[in-house]
Amino acid sequence: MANIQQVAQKAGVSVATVSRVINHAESVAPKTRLKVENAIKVLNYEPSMLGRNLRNSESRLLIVLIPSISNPFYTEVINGIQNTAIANNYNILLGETDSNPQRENIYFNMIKNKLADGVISMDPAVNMKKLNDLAEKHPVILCSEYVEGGSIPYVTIDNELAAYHAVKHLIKLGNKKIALINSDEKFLYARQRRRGYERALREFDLPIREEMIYHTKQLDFQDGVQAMRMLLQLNQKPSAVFAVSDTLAIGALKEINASGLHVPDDMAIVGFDKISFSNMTNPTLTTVSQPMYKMGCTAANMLINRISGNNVESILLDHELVIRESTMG
Amino acid sequence: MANIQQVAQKAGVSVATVSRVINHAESVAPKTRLKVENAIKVLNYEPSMLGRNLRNSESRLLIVLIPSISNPFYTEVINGIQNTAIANNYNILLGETDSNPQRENIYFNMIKNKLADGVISMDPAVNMKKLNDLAEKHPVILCSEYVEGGSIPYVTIDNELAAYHAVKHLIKLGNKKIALINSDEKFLYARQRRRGYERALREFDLPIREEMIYHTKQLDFQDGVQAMRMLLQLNQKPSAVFAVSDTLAIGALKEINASGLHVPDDMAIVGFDKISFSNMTNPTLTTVSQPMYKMGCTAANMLINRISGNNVESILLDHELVIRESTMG
DNA sequence: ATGAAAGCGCTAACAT
DNA sequence: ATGTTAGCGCTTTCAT
Repeated sequence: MANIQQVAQKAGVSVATVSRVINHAESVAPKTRLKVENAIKVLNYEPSMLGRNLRNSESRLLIVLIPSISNPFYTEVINGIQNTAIANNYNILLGETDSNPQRENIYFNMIKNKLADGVISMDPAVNMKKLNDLAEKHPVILCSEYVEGGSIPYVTIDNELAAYHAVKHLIKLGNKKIALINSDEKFLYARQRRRGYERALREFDLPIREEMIYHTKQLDFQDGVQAMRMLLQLNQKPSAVFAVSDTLAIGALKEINASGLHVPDDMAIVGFDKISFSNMTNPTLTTVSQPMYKMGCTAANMLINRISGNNVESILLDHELVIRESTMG
Repeated sequence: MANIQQVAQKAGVSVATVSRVINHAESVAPKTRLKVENAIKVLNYEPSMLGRNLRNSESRLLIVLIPSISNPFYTEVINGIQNTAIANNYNILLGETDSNPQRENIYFNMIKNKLADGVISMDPAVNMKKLNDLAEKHPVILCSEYVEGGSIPYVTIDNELAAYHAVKHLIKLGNKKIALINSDEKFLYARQRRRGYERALREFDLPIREEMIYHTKQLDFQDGVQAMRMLLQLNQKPSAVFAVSDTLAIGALKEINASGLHVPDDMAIVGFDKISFSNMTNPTLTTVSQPMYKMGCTAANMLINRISGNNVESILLDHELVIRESTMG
């Protein structure tokens, strides 16, 4: 692999001139430029990012922290991040943490090491103390999951309002006993969605009953199956379920079907995220749509702005309740 | 951010000694080491990967090329790659090409630029000419999709045999008219799976009929829906379907359900990949299981071996037919 | 318009 | 055991 020296030699110019040509500087005589471009072609030269980055102390690499690549919610957001990044001449490094602190450290170090220019964290289980420390010296953006009153800019939706809308929809349908399949309430979004759930119940004078609220460990299908299995064993069975993730809702749906009950007649169900699979279930799933792609674009733009030294403000995006068969009796 | 110079100065030693300490060289006196470690802590020093990589001309970054992150098949493979990479002190850069040649170029250039040490391609639509050129000078491994008789090492399964097993299973169940939902046959795996399909039919003296074979543009759910819609309009409807991807099969299943037919009584169905969704459908999906995780680990190991200068052989992994409700009449 | 040279942060060969 | 120094490939300031 040729380097800039060899190109310079072959073209009969200095390395500075070659550098000017590859960086499209104006002040190069057309004839010189031609000579250089020729040498580049002949030698099949590609500038080394390593040398360039070291010199410029930037890598044009963005790290995206996610707990698991297997959740379709993240993949859609990532699409948005990726497209925006590429449009701005950045690339992304996907950091899957599995909520494992050691993995997390690897990626944090890449930032400190100047191997990446900034980070977008979508990991609800991220170590916030470390992330805050990092954010003191490096560009950091939170996406979807965030910290109330923290100093790191975020982009997210109004989780409480979204949950409120979902549950209100179920109430309007005549449901009095509505279960909540929530994830671990150590996560902010889980606490917020629960608040929205309770607010809707309270507004319509419905009782809030602890046994109607099930907490899952994770967001896998299997967790939804498990949750529904418990809820179906209740003396006072719910007539509707709100799950804080489509994956959970789909697992719940599976279990309801397996138990011989019918959705939505015996049990209505609402999910959250509008992952593409939510339209493939039988019946199709009513769900709260997050603007995943847009969220990704927004996060990437915020980060790139931050890297460029600008100040950025946190942003709340709109959600939308998508009514489908699982609540159409 | 402190650099190695400042650490050396603070510790009262040379930069070489600091370098030795951070690289765990043996030949450092315990007392000196302590001084250096102290200085590192005080200055909050992190070695710059940029400097180190430039010097060593390696990045310890592996590029993984996939057409789309949204297909769960890839995410499982990636998990395997990622874990193996990290265990060997590498990181992965996920390159989503959207089968777009320009995107592809970005990642190829990163290799040429020494910003990444090697590439695993899982993109069936990859530009093989370019990839071959790259492979002359850089470590490249093909995963899942490959080239017959090419010079690039690959890891995959026996697609023809797998398809043969799937279709034979449907025949044994008594099906005489079996449709094939295939993807574009410009892809090798599509041609191979078709061959397996035909081989099974021929073996049992069943006719191969063109109208029973539908080709989709992509592998999305919606493509499966579309395919099934066409097949259900046939004069001679099939009594079973083999789809070359679970996503297609799930779309097909959706359409069958929507049309009022019953799976598996009216129509049996077999998918391919065993993505996690395939167990959440109603009925659950019979499918050919690829060892996705293992395939990822294998690919990563092959690539790392290649980077280390070793020769590697191509590998065929085993598949398995997972029989579930969609073929249990 | 072009060139010479310094220097980004690090490692390793060589010297002591 | 430790220090000195060249150099990885590039960009950019300062001369000319």
